[in-house]
Parts: sequence; C-alpha cells; structure tokens
Amino acid sequence: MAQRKRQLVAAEITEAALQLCAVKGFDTTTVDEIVEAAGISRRTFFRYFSSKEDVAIQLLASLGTDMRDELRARPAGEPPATALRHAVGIAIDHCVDEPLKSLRVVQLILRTPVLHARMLERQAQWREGLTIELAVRLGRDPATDMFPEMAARMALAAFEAAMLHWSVSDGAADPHVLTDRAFAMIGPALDQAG
Amino acid sequence: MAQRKRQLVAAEITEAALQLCAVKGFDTTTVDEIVEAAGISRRTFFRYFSSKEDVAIQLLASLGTDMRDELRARPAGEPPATALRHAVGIAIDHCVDEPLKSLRVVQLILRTPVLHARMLERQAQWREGLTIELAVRLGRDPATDMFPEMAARMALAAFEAAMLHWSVSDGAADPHVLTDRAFAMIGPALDQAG
DNA sequence: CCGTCGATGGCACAGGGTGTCAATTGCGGC
DNA sequence: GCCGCAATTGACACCCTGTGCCATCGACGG
Repeated sequence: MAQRKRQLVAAEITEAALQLCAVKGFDTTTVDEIVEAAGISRRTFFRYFSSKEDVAIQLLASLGTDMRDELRARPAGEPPATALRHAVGIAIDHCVDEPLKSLRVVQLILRTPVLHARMLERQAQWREGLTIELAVRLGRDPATDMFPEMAARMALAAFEAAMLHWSVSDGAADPHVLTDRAFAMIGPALDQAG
Repeated sequence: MAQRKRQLVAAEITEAALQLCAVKGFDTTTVDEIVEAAGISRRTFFRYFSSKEDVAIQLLASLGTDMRDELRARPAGEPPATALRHAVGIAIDHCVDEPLKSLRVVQLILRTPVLHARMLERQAQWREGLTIELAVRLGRDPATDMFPEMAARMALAAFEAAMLHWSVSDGAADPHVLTDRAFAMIGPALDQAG
C-alpha cells in the first residue's frame, strides 16, 4: 500500500520531469521547476530520486536484470549468439511495447551528454551481469578468459547501435530488425570457440 | 610563451589533483583543496579546466584524434582488423611509455563511477571518428551500413577490455598482449565483408 | 611615463545534493 | 473517540560545483 503510493508519486515526478525536459532540455530544467510541476517539495524529490539524472536513468532500471534473467533462462546448449540475441531482445521488446514512451526517453538520453554518460555507466553494470552469466553457461573463468566479457561487450554494442539508429529514425525503423542487422555483424565472433 | 606557462600551470593543477584523489578519492576531494595545493585561486582553476572531472578526463584528450589519425595513415588495402589493431595500438603505446602515470589515471577513472561515465561518453566520440574514417576506407555509407560503426564499437570494446584487465593486474600484464587477446575475439567479425 | 591587454583573484549568485528537525498523516490499540 | 507510534513530508541551513562580473596586477609597446 505504501509501496503503491510511492510508485505513484515517482511516476508523477517522472512525468513532470520528462514533460519539462522535452520542452526546455535537460540541462536548463531545474529541480525546482520539476518539483513545482509535480506539486512536491524539493526535499521529497531527492527522497525519490538520488539525482536529477536519476529520473531519466531509473526508467531503464530493470533492463539489466531482465536481460540477465533471460540469458539465464535460455537453453543450456544454445549457441552464445542466439542466447545473447534473445537476452537483448527482452530490452528491445520494451521499446516495441511502448514506442512513444521509450522513444521519448531514448532520444532525451542520447541528445543529453550527461545522461548519455550515465547510461553508458549503467550499461557497464549490465555487461558485468551478462559476463558472469555467460561464463557460467560456457564453463569459462572470466578472470583469465576474456571471451565471456568480450561477447557481452559485443552484444551490448549491437544493442546500443540498434537503439541509436532507432532513435535517429524517430521510431520509423523496426528495433528488432535493426538489432538483427547489428547481430549479423558480431555473429562470426560470438559463434567461434574463443 | 604564454602557451608554455599555461601548460605548466595546468600540469601543476593536474599533479595536485591526482595526488589528492589518490589519497582521498575523487568524490571527497574538493576543488578548494586542489587549488590550495596548487597555489592558485578557485576561479583560475575553472579557467583551466571546465569541471573537476575534466582534470582527469583531459589526460585522455589526444587519444581519440591519435587513434583516428593512425587509422587514416594505415595502408588502404589493409584489412579492418589489422588497421584497427594498429589504431588502438597508438593509445596502448601511451600506457607502455608512461606506465606509472597512465596506470594511476586509469585506475582512478575505473574506480570512480562519475569519471568512468565521462570516459565512456568521450569514447563515444572516438567511436564516431573511427566510424567515419572506416567508412571512408571501405567505401561504405555509415548511415545505411552498420558495419563501420559496429567495427569501431568492437575495436573500442577490445581496447576497454584490455585497459580494464591491465588496471586490475596493477600494471603487471602487458597491455599489448591483452589487446591482442581481445582482438583475437573480434577478428572473425572484423574480417568478414559485413 | 602611460595606455593597453591578458591573466588573475575576489565576490556574489544559481543550481545540485544532504543533514536535521518539526509538522503532518495514517494506523492500530484502548 | 482518543492516544501513541511510525513513516512521510516540508522547511531550513549548509556544502560543493560552476559561472558572471569587476577590480587588480603585471608585461609590453608607444
């Protein structure tokens, strides 16, 4: 019950923030403007989000664990390229399910350097998760064997490339098609034994 | 003459900042502490560096253009994997030439999230440069053909992986050997026609 | 000796983020 | 209905980053 209210307030803050950022841009939008639009106090804002950037970044919060969980759920015998394609597909599905919301956030992040930086930092955490999961699947030691890490890096590179092209196409391109095209380029490296 | 003095002052600020960050960590080191150690005023600090993070990031400033220039200088007929390996090698050379300074900076950046994020953002700019250069070499259009972009992403992924492992090895591992190992993983994807 | 120009320092201010404390709200027990 | 308890909120003070503005100082040429 308290949890529900908390999510509701967070959603209101997020909506107000995205609305303002879409009009004024992220950097010129102040926290004071956001809290006024959301009808809360400045102090409360920072109880819901650890920083102004956090409002945008939080929207991608579950993607990392979702991708990792999907990778873990894939059949054990599946080749890395296929398993990683499905894992990344989970994140892509979010864009397909809610294209308007997703596109708005992705474009805001990609055209705001500080948000882009934070997203890349978060992606590095996703990579760690995928690396470990992949190492377990393949029975390799990620400390001495670079293949799980490099495979995770390549998969996320494909993901990011697909997101970028989807963003510049203004949502016109099919995210899954873009992802397939990107994965076609890294496939030969993922299927090798390493 | 004014240029020389400027570089000298910048070097002093950098040295003071790195010294303090090594002891106290980046986040808990304030600009006031740095300027006091460097013997300058707070205002002057921000005339030399646009932000506190800039002191650390600026040390990687030339890597992007250096890699791009090296890629441009490689023979036209050279396969992408070889050309990119040499381009990244330019950056690696800096680590080999001055291992103590480089390792200190790399470790500081990698263990400070906000600096890591800024470096990744800067890496994205390097990628754009490499992508364009690669597209020219291969006679492909990067807007419709993802291969140049994906190749640049993979090369930088290998670079980052090598830097990471070099950092955790505390400089014990040979950066070029690590880079070779990482490039061995992406080679099959770079040598294909796309 | 004087005027100019660039570098510097000091100051005030906006904005992000945090600690602290009082007021409010909501809820269960009596 | 009333009381006490806990959680949430709001308000204030504060630190830190970053910027605009202006006074100052020093070098250099006229």
